Amino acid sequence: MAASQRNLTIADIARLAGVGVGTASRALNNAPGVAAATRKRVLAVADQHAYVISPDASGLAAGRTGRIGLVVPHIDRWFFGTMVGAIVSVLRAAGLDVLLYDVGDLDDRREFFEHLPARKKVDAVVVVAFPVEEAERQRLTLLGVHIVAAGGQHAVYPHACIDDYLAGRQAVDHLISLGHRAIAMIEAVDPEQPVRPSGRTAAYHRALADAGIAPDPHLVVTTNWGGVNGAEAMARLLSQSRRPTAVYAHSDEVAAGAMRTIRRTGLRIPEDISIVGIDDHPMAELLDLTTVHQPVDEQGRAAAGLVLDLLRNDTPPVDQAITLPTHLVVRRSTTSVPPIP
Amino acid sequence: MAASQRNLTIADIARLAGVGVGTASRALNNAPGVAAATRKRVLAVADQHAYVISPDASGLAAGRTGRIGLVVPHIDRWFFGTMVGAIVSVLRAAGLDVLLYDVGDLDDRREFFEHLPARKKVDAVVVVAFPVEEAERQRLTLLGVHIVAAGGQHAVYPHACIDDYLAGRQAVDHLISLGHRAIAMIEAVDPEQPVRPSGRTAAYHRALADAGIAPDPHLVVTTNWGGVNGAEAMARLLSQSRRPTAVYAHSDEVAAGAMRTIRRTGLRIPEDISIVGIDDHPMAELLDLTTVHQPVDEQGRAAAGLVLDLLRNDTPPVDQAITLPTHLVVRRSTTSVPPIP
DNA sequence: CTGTTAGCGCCTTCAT
DNA sequence: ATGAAGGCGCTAACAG
Repeated sequence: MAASQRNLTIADIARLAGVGVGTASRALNNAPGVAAATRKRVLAVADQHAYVISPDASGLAAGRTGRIGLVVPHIDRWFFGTMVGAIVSVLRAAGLDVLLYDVGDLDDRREFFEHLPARKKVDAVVVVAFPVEEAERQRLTLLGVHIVAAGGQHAVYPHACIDDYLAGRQAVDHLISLGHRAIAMIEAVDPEQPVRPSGRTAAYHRALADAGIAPDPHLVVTTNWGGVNGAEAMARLLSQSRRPTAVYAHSDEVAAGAMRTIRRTGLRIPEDISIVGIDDHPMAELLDLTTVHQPVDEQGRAAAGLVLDLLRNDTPPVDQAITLPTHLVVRRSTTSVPPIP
Repeated sequence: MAASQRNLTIADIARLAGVGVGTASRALNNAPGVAAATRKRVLAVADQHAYVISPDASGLAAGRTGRIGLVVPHIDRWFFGTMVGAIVSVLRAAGLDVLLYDVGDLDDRREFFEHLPARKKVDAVVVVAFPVEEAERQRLTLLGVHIVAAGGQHAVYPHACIDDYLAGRQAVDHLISLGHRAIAMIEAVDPEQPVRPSGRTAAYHRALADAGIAPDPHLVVTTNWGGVNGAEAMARLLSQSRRPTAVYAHSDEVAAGAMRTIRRTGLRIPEDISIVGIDDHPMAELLDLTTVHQPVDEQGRAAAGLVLDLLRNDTPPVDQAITLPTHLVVRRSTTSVPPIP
């Protein structure tokens, strides 16, 4: 049932249609220079036999692969999955296939950059939502193809992303504008990725400074990404002498975990403690979590668009650096600072 | 910077190493029949020039692609993303590449099965977590490659999945064992997919019947997948005369939405209403939601394993139908039926 | 417009 | 163990 008679080749189709392979090729590829009648005949024979061109052979001869490599960590997380979905959608519509490479953990990542499994397999690659290190960047040049970044700050590549600093400011400034001064931050890092200066962290410090609020190191905790870790981090925060009246979490997942801890401690949200996240994860709506919305789909589509531009013209597109806006979404997890008892 | 001198071919490497193309090929492919010294020399030249075999040319000549097609809806959702991640991980380790096809919405899906973009591009395909219809199954035959299903009931293909009926029973039986009799069900369907009889639904009806509980149509509501829809469905449930003491939701996301509605209504979980979901989504832990755990990673890995088996031996593997066990995870969203006031 | 003919880069007998 | 040659399926450049 699997293997049947040998697959037909373009030569067979040509013969069956009574034309030369060249003409058959042109007809099948919708290339110019074929009489309408001839083309019609060829096409008829082709789909009569359910024949399709072999993309590999075609690509080999034409010098392209018709594939784009997607390098992404943590495909199982909302942010990355959404990004990938958007990119795939645009690329697919353009007739391009997507080769997926997961660099979720350190080993995968090292493996990828060391062996570059995508070599000679793609016409371009998109690094999705993670910062590429200098050494890695050098390896990537070996691919000899265009590279664009989706959802991450990468001065070195054409990219589409948000401004993490601004997003952070929108979150923290919101808390400040509500009168909060004892504002804590749960800083989230990815244990599987190299540490980098985060715009979301910088936003916190500068926002406080701009508001004339003295920084309090005790109000800043760092934890690994994820809800459970957020919960643990919040517990650390609450175990200290000075209790914050508001919490700024680097992401909604982390915020979700923090919310659980807050409630289990017997405190109310937002009456006792306000909390704000970043991302506008679908879960945020269910949790009534105030957050900063970032357009993930748009970032993905924009990045895919860059790929198409790069492939079309060999000249770089005009907008190589696309920064999409974020905005605050106020729900029920934040309120004015409670009166001091 | 992108295009440099022509890429080296295996002929170049052969010449540089002072051997014939045949020998170079064998050496590069780790094929037998090459003197250790010779092989070493070829390999040296190769990586000295950062040369790698062209997979496309190689595949063309050898008659394989080295790629596996993944057909998956909703890559942005936890369940699907996790499944894909697990599959990719196993396949990658086996040196296989993954071509990703998203069939999230009806259009994509029709498009996929109509044009079969994966034709002549893959050695096998994995349909991830969605039921293939008969007509689609017929189209898939045209691919002429092995097909396996990951996470879905498919008698027709080798597959790895859970037993939805049993999972449902574990959830509903749990509620029944706690003394609940007014048990509601929020049935979730995917508006983008054809409706099918669901094991999770069957479980509900039979569990009640087995417990001698009279079915009450008012206690069953159907909604589209997703948290917000779950919230809306719960609202419908609460707007009726007979209020359930427990709710069985088809998935954790739906349950999460329902929980919000319950709380907003002023009712407490689990004191006033117990609720149980299915999946053990990471969010469930943060919500203290009792649920039925299903091993998504394992399903993905098992499915990928089937692919490898199928590719290796052409004889079907022994276990073509792998069913992984699920288990109840009791948290704080369920408790004994409240005393009737 | 159409047929013919080189490759594209590699694998695989077949001799040696 | 190794070299030579044909072919994988298709495109592109060239004559008509």
